[in-house]
Amino acid sequence: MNRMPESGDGPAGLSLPDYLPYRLSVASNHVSALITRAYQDRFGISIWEWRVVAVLGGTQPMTAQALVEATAMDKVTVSRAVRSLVDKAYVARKRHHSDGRSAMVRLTEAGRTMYDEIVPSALELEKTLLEGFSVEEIGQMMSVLQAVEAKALALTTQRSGDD
Amino acid sequence: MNRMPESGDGPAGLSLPDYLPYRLSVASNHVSALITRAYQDRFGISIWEWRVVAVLGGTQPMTAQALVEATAMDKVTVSRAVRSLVDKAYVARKRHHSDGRSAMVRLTEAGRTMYDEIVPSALELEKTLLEGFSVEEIGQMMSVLQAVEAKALALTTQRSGDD
DNA sequence: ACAATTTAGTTGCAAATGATACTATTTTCC
DNA sequence: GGAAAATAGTATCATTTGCAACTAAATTGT
Repeated sequence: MNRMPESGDGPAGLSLPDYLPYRLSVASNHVSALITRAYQDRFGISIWEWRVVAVLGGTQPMTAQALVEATAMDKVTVSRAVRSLVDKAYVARKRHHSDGRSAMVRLTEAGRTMYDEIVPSALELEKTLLEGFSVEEIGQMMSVLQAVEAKALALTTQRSGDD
Repeated sequence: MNRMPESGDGPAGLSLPDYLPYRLSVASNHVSALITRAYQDRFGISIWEWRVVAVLGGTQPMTAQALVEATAMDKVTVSRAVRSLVDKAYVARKRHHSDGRSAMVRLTEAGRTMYDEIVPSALELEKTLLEGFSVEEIGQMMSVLQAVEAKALALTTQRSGDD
């Protein structure tokens, strides 16, 4: 009877800690938890609301649809985030001049102020997380990340494209 | 009235696509979605059940507590995953010989067979995702990932350790 | 030895999330 | 010009997730 970790036969050799999807998931969860708490505590917004604000901070009036594309969130999530931000008076909606279905979303004064406050700390946080690595290493890691993401997406849509 | 993306003043300059937490979250979600679907379709297990199986495949009888540590899942999630796997007859529980509170969890025959089937495809999938990058690049990325994860965790527990 | 605390694991409940259905417009194309 | 299809956004419902409370067993301290 063999009780050793790897019993010789079989495929064996999948070390969870070294398995990319695992590492990715755990890292993402920890980072998200950290951010969620930081933004929740200081500004009372969720990570999704933050994403919407972050995009609007850069490109002013935008439709919800454009936000969907810019944030990689689905339209239901964007809808909820925008509504919540409107309730908190951080953003305002205005009818689209030519398309009655959609509305233009923009930051209010308060929203812009919040954005201006939150951005430096967001960048600070990112810097802290990446402390100790060179710009090249970071750049490299980002591009691997992006490639993995793109490949995963392609594989997913490929398979689901059967219908 | 200035309608340009960056209006000169203010902090400006947070590009969501280049922001690590964002990239990480999106990448993780896409990869998880892909994996979830693959394992669900082929073996009828969730990603959490898969993690438990992956660990048990390497280190045989284990308590739920040990699984919590090995999988980075919380105890409720582990409990649910194990129960579900027991229902599907992939794992079995046996009373711990000396501690009446905990049980030893191990793969059944069917569980081991499943593991042996799933591991190659899991590795294959990982390889596909990382296609085009060198071993060095991948190793580098994994270590950045791990460092970020550790730092995020440290920051989180630091703040919550106030109680 | 036994009361008080800690630990393992489960259960139950509330909030978050995601898929689908739905309403209101707008576009397409005959 | 108007019926059919598409699109923007919201609402509804089922599932997932996470927290806190709980049970049972073990450990600690006196």
